[in-house]
Amino acid sequence: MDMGDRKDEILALADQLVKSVGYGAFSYADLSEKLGITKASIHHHFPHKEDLGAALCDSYAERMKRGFEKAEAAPGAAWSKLERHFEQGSALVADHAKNCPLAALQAQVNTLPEPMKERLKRLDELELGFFARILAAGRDKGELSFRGAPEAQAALMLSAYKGAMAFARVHGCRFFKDTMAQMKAMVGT
Amino acid sequence: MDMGDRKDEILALADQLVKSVGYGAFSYADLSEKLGITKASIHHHFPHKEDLGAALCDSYAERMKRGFEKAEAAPGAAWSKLERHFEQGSALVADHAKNCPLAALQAQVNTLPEPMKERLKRLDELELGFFARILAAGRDKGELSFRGAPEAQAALMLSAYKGAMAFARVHGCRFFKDTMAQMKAMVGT
DNA sequence: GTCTATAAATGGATAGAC
DNA sequence: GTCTATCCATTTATAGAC
Repeated sequence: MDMGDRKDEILALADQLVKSVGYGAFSYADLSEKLGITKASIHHHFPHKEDLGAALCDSYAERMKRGFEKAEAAPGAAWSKLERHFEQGSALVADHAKNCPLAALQAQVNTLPEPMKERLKRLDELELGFFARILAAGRDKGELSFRGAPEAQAALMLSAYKGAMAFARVHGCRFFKDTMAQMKAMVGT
Repeated sequence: MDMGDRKDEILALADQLVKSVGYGAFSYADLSEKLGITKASIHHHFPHKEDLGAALCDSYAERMKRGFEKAEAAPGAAWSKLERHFEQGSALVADHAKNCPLAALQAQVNTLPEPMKERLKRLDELELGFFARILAAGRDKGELSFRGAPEAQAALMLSAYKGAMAFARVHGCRFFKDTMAQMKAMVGT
């Protein structure tokens, strides 16, 4: 029943807002109202918005590392691991047309402070590496079929995944499901 | 030596800014400085920012319709038509990490005024329809190979295309070229 | 750690002269 | 069609009391 650190509460809300409207479009006033504390209090925890953004990226990094380690250690077919990843996207779009936070940051990369750009690049690399490893192992076991390097296939599949989410925010969940089904047919399972 | 309509000048600059930072992140002050006229003058042409955004969408619609008609009427293989489309993305990323304007608007859809959301949806449909028709014709002629409905394949390929651009803004042009090469291998040409 | 109060800058927008 | 001048709300941020 612990409400957790204030800092974590702020980060959790910022996470929701990034997924909903992106980094540039939420303010300390938004956080203040929804948390029931003043803007000044939030500045106490994160003096500059950039500090909040960087901390948020760091929290994404930790969460992703844990999630990927767990997924790779677990038993199960390669495709089912990728599918579990894709289900997160499905849930985001279904939840008031939210977006993948990394995709949201990519879209605003030209307005992001430098420390966030660097972090974003590493976050993308984490996700791309995870996919490449799953794909390589899946092809080795004959579970998946694709041409070229696993890294290239990872880039293609993640690009399609994020792109499909972006479309689905405008055109509805159905778009995401149909497009991911088409991707599944492509990878040959 | 005609400087063209002021209105068109404003729209052309707004287009550049949307591709660079998105709709929410540029201001009348940005336009004012770069055009050398005051904010009030811009408000004369577009009273509300929303009017400017909607007019910009309308200009996209016209440009796209003309481009698609021309591409479909022209001779040449299906893949080469798609490839010409993809080259626009390549040029955007190479030009200071610009983004596809439709993708930029998709990313900010939850902050867009309603008239822009509706227009965005129709713009996406224009592009999806174009791709679906090219793909259907290409498969009929045996130039392209894919499973399922042309509409589903169009959604997949455009999702991958837009997603690859978004990644490339962070990771460099190379990412885009490699990912599109992987897509070409996938569609079997 | 949270508050009140406030500052300085910016963003969208309008009135009215030229 | 463009300008000056101005308005009001918002955003980021700080100082200092409790």
